[in-house]
Amino acid sequence: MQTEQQILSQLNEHQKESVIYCDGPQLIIAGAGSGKTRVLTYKIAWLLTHYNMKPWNILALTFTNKAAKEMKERIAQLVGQQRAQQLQMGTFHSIFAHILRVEATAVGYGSDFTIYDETDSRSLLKNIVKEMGLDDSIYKPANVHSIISNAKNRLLDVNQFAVHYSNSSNTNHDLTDLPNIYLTYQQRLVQANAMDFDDLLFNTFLLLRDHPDVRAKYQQRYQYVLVDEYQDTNFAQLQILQLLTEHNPHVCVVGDDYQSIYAFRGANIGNILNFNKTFSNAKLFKLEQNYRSTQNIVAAANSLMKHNRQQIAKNVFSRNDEGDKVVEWETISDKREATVVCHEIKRLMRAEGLHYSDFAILYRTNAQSRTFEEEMRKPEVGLGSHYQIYGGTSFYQRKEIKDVIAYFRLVVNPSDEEAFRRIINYPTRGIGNTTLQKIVVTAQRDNTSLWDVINHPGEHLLDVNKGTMTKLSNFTSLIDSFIQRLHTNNALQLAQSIIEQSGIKKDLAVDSTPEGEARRENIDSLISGIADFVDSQMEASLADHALLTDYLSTVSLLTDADNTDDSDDKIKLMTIHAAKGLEFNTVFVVGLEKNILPSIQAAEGNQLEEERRLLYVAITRAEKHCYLTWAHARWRYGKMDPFVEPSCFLDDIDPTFISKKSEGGSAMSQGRPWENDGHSRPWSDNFEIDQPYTGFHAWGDGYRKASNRMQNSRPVAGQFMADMKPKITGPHRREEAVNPFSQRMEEKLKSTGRWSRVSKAMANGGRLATSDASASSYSMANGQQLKVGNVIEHSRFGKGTVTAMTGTGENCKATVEFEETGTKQLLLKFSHFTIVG
DNA sequence: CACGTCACTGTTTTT
DNA sequence: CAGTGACGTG
Repeated sequence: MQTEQQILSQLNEHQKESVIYCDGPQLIIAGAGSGKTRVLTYKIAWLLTHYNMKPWNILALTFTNKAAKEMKERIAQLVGQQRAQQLQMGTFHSIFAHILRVEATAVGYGSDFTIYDETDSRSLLKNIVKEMGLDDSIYKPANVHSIISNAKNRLLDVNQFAVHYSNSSNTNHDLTDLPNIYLTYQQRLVQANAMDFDDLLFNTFLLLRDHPDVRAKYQQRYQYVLVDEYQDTNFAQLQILQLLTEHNPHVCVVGDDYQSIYAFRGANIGNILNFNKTFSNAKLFKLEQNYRSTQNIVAAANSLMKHNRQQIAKNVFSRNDEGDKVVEWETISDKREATVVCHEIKRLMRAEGLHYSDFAILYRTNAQSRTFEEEMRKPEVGLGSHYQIYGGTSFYQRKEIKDVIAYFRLVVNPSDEEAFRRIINYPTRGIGNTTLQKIVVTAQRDNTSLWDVINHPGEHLLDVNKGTMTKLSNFTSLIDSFIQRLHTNNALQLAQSIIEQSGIKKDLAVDSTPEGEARRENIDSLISGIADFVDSQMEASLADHALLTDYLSTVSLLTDADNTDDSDDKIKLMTIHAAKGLEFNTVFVVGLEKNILPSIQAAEGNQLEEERRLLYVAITRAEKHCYLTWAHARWRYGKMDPFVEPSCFLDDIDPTFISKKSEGGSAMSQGRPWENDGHSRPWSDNFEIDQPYTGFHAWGDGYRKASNRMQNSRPVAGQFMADMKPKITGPHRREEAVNPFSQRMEEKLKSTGRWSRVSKAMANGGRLATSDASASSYSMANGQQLKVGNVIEHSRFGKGTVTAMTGTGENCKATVEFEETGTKQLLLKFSHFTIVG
């Protein structure tokens, strides 16, 4: 807990002004590394302490769950756990989903609506296109969805879209049926009691616009509204923000137009550029001092941005050391690029005593991670257990996980069409495509859900033979038996029953391949995740309130990024998008090539400017060292492209701040190196080679074979880290070393057998054994040795003294008086704590 | 209806 | 290359 004066003393003048000003709409332009998160968290602390606001009256909207979680933790350090916990803080999507569950009937939904993810939306669209007799190679589901998504982000309903679409001069006339598809898509969503991501915004807008009583309620609740990453908001989000604050001047938005990298998803940079017009009497604040990076890095990044037209004038500067120049490194091939990067990492570790976690490799597309993964896993490189890939195939995208979740979805919301389709014949139960089509046709004729048809086949005159009918009725009674238990069993019990009784467990058990093993472990990880969810719900509310419904509504909006932990000492590999908000001692931005960065899709105009901002974000993640690498030859789409050109952005950066390196030295500039005879080692004088020279057939047969070998030995599930903690960002990185939260998190990781199991299985995709020396586990059984009088440190409630113990075994409960948060009952089976006295 | 084989196609970023 | 869909066979 800190006093007002302590809070203010940790801020510079501009930060302080931004924190203290609470008299009206406020836009804070916060340059990279300028302490944006610090200002937001301190401002919220200020509202709580100086103005005595109730935490539940403060709404703070972020772009990612991760950012919300991190901010909550940092606020907790300032004002205590309890108040931080009660803040209304989360992503637009999660906060609005929550509101919509409460107000569901007002927008024509049931409160157990499913949230369709991208895959569900595309799959539904694909079905619709087929049903309408259209060609899905013209109406590509992904493309159609992005058009509909854009329309929804601009709050165009079907009718408005149709008008808009027919009037639009640049209409692609091949796609005249788009309005019809949108119409059907929307009808089917409603029929399935499902919303897609965009509906969460659209329906919230409609709810607030059309229901004055509801609007008044939330206007009253949210007395101060703060928005992070404002440059990434879209039209719909702005409209909602305006509705929520129409009578309320207490709006604070923070952003950086330089870091707007989500226009492709509808983000409107105009929101930040026009803030002062949208909100009258708005006041502008600028944070321009970068505390993160060296002067050279900041200057290089600034010089790049001079080439963008659309921007708010600003002068980002650093008073840190001048530092090294940004290194531009030209390599012969993508494989060599990976080699160079790994070498450089090892060299810097030796030279400067850096840790693995000081490094990040950032790329434009997820596919680029592969070359680096393969390089690091070579025995002679020896980095196989020291890296961690973010993103890629998310845990929740894995087939086996989606299958299980589909069961959950159907049980919670039987109308869910996509879930139904996914599991009606998984595990195989003899209900094939023919039967499914009959069900679909019947459902459409009778204007009802697929579930309703098989649940009441007689009423709907479903025409299938007797054997099939038996199979269907077995399926419905199975699902029904789960539905019966929905409100009596907790999420964990029900989930386990579903996995067993559905036959999923058995189906996976017979698979003795390593892939099957990995799938089983993924399922175990999911179960562990549910156990942990139940645990946190029980601790938080002490009610029997951890139902499958609750789990599902949380999990639908989770992404793998929300569960990744940076506290491990690992080299981080991720897309530039995923790196936003993070910082690293040393950053390698790789693949700086034409058609990669900038992407082939974004060759000109606004899109090119966005790509340039993307590079800006990447460079400004670096504190001390920044490398920009590119390769002359790249293996892509199963083919070698030997004529790669460097990115045009490399020429945009002022050469004063760059030092150029090239693998081939002068040989490179004299001609294409692959035109050499293949027996020289043109790059050898630049650094030592620690692998056998393979010559230029590197992109001939040998290359391909090597690549296949790697492919076969790759972990099936890829890499995924469970429940990890975001890195604390902010100007003063040093505070991280003593950040109590990091320590607490580590304790948490070590304190439960469950955690190490989860993180290990997920991190390794079930197969790849990494070095995991730290996991000294403290199992829950030990927790039962707890005695009255013990002092414990709880992962959420802090320090407290045990005053009573009840129950035995599974049901062993402790009554604990926490210093900060009062008396709680802990079910030991589920609690995370360590005994400290 | 299940399963295996084969050809095709598409690859940006993500709440 | 990898994931998907079409098609043929058991």
